Amino acid sequence: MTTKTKTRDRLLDAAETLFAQRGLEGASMRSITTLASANLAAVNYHFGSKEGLLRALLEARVTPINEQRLARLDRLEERAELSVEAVLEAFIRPALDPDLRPNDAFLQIMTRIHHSTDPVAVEVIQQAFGPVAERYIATLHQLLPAIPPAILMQRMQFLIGAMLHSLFSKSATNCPASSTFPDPAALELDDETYLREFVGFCAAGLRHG
Amino acid sequence: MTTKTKTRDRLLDAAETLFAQRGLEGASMRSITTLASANLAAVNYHFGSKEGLLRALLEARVTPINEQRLARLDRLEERAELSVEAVLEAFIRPALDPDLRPNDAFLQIMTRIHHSTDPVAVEVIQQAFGPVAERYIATLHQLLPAIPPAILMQRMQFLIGAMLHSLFSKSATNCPASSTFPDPAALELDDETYLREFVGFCAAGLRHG
DNA sequence: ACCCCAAACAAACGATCGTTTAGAACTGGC
DNA sequence: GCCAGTTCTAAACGATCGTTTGTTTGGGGT
Repeated sequence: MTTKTKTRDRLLDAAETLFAQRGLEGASMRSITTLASANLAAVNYHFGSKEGLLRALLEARVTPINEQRLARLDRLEERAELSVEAVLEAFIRPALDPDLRPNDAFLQIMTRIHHSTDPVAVEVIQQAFGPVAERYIATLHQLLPAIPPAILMQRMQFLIGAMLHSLFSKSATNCPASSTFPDPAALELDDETYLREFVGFCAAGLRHG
Repeated sequence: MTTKTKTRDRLLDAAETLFAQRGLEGASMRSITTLASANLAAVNYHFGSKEGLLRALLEARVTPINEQRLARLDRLEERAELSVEAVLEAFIRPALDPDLRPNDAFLQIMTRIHHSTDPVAVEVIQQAFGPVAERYIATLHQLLPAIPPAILMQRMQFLIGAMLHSLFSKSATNCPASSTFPDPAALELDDETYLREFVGFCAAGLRHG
């Protein structure tokens, strides 16, 4: 028999795949449990409800990424190596770490969650990203003291949007985001090139003017 | 009786509101027709299906915006007033035009559509934005000849993401996007300030390095 | 051997979904 | 006034949704 994984973990993996593929409401319990080779009632048993499944999935995937974001920022501050570029790299690199990102389906979920109005999504994201965003904004505010807080906030919105959309486009092949461009294949840059571009774009945008 | 609008238009307005509020699958035919004070079968009569309703809504709202985007770019080229900033303004301003944007619910739909995998959404967006994106990329390529096409493409992804996310956050109040920040109220900038910030951020990001 | 409890199962629940149907109400043209 | 054609309506259709129920399985602990 192949390495027998727990049903709970198989359900999380299946949910990750299908939530990304068909959306939170488009992925039915039956499709998820079937893909996980589990019984229909398994989700309700392990997670209480479909909402509980989403909650557990977000928690399991987001927490390690945000922990590393804070850890990297801590390390930068300890070594006094703070710069806009270094801070941006500390923010984006955990999202590209293959150890923290089992498959890139989760990046699609993250993007959609950020643009949903589902109360569960709002609560989970707020809880998970609130402290991280606060830390990073405070640090960037120190690095860019000439920029008024309200303006910096607005530029952070641009940064978050650029990150979400580009990560989404990197992972999703057949989507409107990538199909608006004549040659999507031209976007197949490796992770390091992508990271350098993202840091350069946002650093220039953050401190312009 | 109040200014009697056609059922067809009331259905489009109701769909716009509810698609933005609850998502494409979360907004049911019954909720849409009820809000529009129409019969349940009215959508199928006027648009054939729920998919036809979405298609008609996107067409009705996107077409004028993209037409003005192209018209503004034409005018810039005629007057030989091309610059990165001017091109970016021509791209973003139609999305803020109150005449073209009856209510900002549509901006939320646009963002979600861009990050969905619904075949209908992919097709419609591709059809509507393809030519516009091609024109703008070609123009920006002329203005920034030193930047390799693949890099420019990647930076355009950042730009599109920044636009979608910031417009979404401007229009949506209770969403994860705006709640990740400690003080969302600080983001209440007027349209002109917002436009200047967007143009400045993306122009600096596009030509950095 | 026994018991026990977490785990997995088949089956059914009520609710809601998008769509279809057949007929009523209304419209302008003659 | 009357008739075509458009528009609206009430009612029902089958399908699928998330959840619940009651039961059976499987493996440690005593």
